Amino acid sequence: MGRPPCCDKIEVKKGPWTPEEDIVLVSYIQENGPGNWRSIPANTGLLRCSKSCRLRWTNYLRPGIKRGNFTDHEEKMIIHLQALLGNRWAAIASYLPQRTDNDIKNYWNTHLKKKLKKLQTGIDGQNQDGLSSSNSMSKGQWERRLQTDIRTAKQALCEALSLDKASSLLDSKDSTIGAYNAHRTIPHEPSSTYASSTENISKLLQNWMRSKPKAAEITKSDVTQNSFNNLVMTGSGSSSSEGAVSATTPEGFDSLLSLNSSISDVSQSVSLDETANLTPENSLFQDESKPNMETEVPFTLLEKWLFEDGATQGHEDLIDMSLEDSAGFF
DNA sequence: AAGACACGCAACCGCGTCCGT
DNA sequence: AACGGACGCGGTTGCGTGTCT
Repeated sequence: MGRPPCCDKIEVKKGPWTPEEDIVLVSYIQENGPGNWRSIPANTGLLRCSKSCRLRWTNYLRPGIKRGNFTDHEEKMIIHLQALLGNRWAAIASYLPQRTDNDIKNYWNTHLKKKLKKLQTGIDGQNQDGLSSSNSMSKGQWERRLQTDIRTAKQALCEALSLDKASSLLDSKDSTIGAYNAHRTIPHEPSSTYASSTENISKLLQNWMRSKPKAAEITKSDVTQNSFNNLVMTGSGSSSSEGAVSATTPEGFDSLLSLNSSISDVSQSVSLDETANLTPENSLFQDESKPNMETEVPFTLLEKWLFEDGATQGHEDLIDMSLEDSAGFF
């Protein structure tokens, strides 16, 4: 009856992942593709639960993850989407494909919640000071702030649409290398602590690979250094000598991790199709890790659905707000 | 300088749903 | 159809790091 057990829960390692484990996991997924998480611990010798492998991959190792600070636009998108969707982080993350649901959840819990609370208490304080004696006034102010947020988000969405079209033209010429190189020319955003942790891992990997040039030997599987390098080359294509240079160096891994940071800096907005089409490999990974139902929906329809959904699910504040001058939004 | 405290990120846990047998 | 494991998701926690006293 049913499937065999997921993994032997005896001797399952917990806690932070080591660079060695990361390499083993990445190499295996590069060779076998994501999914079938149950088989990973058995086939790689990793003493990790399949859940842990999936989590590590989707939240940290998967290509296309943007590291670093959230932009104002992303922040507004999250606030907007959270108001409409609630704490459905996976759904929200599907609109910010370069961010993981875990990242968004953390950002909400650590930053945005406080920010909104502060904003709310600030308004309340003003009420107490008599600056706004009636609830309707405070609500009006609150609404106005939200309207501004939504208007900004709407504007960014429109920009994203136009960018998307532009990038489609670009992609049509060279759907992989061209788009990749075009994005690569844009300088990175200032590194944050989050990004620096990625760099630290990269450095760790670098040191590790120097001390243990034959990474494959430490694993029980047939994981090879070449396979790791091939993964690093993802997006550059096997014929790209430039990619090959970076791939043979540990910096290549860094570029893998930071690749999408560059990409997102260009678009500054959600452009799902663009992201999904960056490379066939990335597309594969995106398909695997996130439901792509939303990615196939044009944003105009998306927004319509969002507001209709919000209206039917009783986000009253937002509805009131959007009703006030929703015509102006769209 | 050092201890206390606050913060933020990565990872774990538990639950609901999906799906294979 | 029923059972039970895999998977995905949201909530929570642990720990490293930065800041304050």
